[in-house]
Amino acid sequence: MKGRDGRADGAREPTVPASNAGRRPTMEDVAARVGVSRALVSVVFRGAPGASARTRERVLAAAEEIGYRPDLAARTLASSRSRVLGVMLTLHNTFHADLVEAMYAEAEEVGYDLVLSAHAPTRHSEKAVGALLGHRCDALVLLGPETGAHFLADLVERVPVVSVGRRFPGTRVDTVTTAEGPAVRQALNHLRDLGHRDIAHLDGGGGAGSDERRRSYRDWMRRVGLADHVRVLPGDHTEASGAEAAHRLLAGGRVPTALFAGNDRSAIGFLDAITRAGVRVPEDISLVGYDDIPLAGLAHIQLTTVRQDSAGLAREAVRLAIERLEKPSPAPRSSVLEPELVVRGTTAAPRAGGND
Amino acid sequence: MKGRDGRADGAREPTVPASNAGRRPTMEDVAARVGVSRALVSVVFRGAPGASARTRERVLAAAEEIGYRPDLAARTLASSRSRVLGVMLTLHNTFHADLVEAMYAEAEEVGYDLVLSAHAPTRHSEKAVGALLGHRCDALVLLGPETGAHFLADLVERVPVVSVGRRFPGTRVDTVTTAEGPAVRQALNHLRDLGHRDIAHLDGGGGAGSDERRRSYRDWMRRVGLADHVRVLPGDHTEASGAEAAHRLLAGGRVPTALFAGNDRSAIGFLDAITRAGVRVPEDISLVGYDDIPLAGLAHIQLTTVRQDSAGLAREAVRLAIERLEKPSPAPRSSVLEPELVVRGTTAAPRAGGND
DNA sequence: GTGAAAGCGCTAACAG
DNA sequence: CTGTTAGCGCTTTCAC
Repeated sequence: MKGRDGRADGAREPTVPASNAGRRPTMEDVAARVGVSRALVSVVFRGAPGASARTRERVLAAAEEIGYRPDLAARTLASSRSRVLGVMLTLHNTFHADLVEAMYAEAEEVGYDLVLSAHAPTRHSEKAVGALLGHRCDALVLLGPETGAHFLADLVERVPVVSVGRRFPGTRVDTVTTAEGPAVRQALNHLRDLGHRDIAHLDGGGGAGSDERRRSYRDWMRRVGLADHVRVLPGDHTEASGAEAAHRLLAGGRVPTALFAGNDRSAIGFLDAITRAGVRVPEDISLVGYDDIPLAGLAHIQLTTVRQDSAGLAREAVRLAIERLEKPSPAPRSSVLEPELVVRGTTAAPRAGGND
Repeated sequence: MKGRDGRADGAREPTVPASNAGRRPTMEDVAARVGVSRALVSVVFRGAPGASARTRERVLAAAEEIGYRPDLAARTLASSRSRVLGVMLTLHNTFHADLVEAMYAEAEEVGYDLVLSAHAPTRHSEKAVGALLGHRCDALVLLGPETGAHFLADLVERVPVVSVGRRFPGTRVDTVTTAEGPAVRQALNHLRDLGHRDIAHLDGGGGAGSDERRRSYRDWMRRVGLADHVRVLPGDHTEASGAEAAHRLLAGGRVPTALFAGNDRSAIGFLDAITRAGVRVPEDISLVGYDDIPLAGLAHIQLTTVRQDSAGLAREAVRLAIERLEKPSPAPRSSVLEPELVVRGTTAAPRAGGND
């Protein structure tokens, strides 16, 4: 009575009668149990009008009892709309984790489900997107996509696409981004207010938003008369690149009094490496990140950073996707959210004798 | 000619003839293009025998041209098997990210696809699992599930379930874990070999593997005659709990010469907090983590840790799931993988005058 | 509120 | 290798 499921010990599993074991309950089963038609059950589960409150209750209760869940595959096949949003993300990016969590809440509110597909070094975006397409998602939300504009331009002909964090001018891709210009300016103004002039930028390479951040940095430096202090250190959006930049900076001799990093991951890599090399932050060098990932707020990291409104980005991404589904508009839309500088412990007045 | 899709500018989109815009290509379309039957196309896409190599090529080529992908919903509905594995993970856990990446590769090899569903503070495991069920996954792989054994016992009656990192004795859930006992002993032996006696353990709370690690720590301490040094600091598997533990330790006055943390996240939180408080690692205190997450190997974190074989865990998880699908065996199986101590920079001989 | 009927895109089994 | 025939579980439409 241990290997196979004993009929006798039914006390523990009211939801799965042994007789049904193996077969997934269908709408038919629910209908039979309540004594109504299958069509009515369908109405109830779609939330469509045409069933009394009492019927709804009874149907839902019966479904619960026998452990029925609507079969997405069947529903999708029949309705041509799956009510599923496909999300492509980078698993190692905890900012994406924040975004997705918020999107779950947002999507649920409008009756949508999310399916996640990861982009990774061993799994190209094309493959991740392909999987989403196979699942017949109604629309795609791509987080910081690093695909070519060409690929996206083709993709968006087949399914609504919204890109978070990266713009694709010239395509019909909807985008939701943080206002990069203001974000960068807030960070740099903060440093200048503290007295910094020798401010370097740790580049984000091919990462989402990098181009805009780099450009905004250069513009700002020129505008405030610090053109000769412009220094862009090569990097990308990983911790390793931050640590490497610290090394190179130390080896090169000329250390700026402040560094504006392309994102929090690289900032944290930099912070760690430079600290262990004996350079104090913020006493010897100030550091500003970008994103405000969970790690940044840790009691003793306390990274000053530009916070992206992840909840807002998530909300807008879902909203844009759904809206385009409901009433397709020809022109691409974009939603831009305001950033917020979060001043914590990695920024302070420049050290005496900085390279001014 | 900019809003709606101009028929004329077809040069850029050979894959999506304007005439078909909006409609997703079907098997029928592919068949018609090649001049074969729909059934043959099906054979080709299932990799079933019955089509010549040349036909396969032509079919695949035609599919590529018109941008055809098999519709998972339809396939699932028709075949009762979806060839999709559902994976529940915690998005903020980068160890899970490693696991999932490896699982993608593993699953692809055996012709399976993965669908991801996240467990998060605002999204209970039950909901995450429910979504997976709705997608009709053939089997479920749960990463470090924190669900009740009761829930899982019910779940496994409906679908094959494999749990990674946590055992569920008494249920039919298959499990794949790291050999916790040996792992803990390797870490502690290393510390003892360095000369440590005052070794504390930062607990993992409700996290996967915590019970075994705590127990193994206690056992080992007793066995080597350090019973009176046993100290378990409360915590969980987050960075914040590590930082908090550092605070309490400092406030408490009696700082051990070494700390064995429940996982890397808490170890890194601890490392950061204690370092900034002026305590040097490893000169003043040695630190060992658990998992070997990507951050641990960062040039300047260099956390000594017990490496879990993420690729191996992933491989076994997929293998167990698939095997149970092919030939259901009544008894639950479990696969235990060997850990590997990775000695990096956070461990050294104890400071002079440690609380011996 | 009900029941019947058609069909979503595919698989599976079979006779040719 | 081809073509046919049934469904898979649901939505949708329509008359009742």
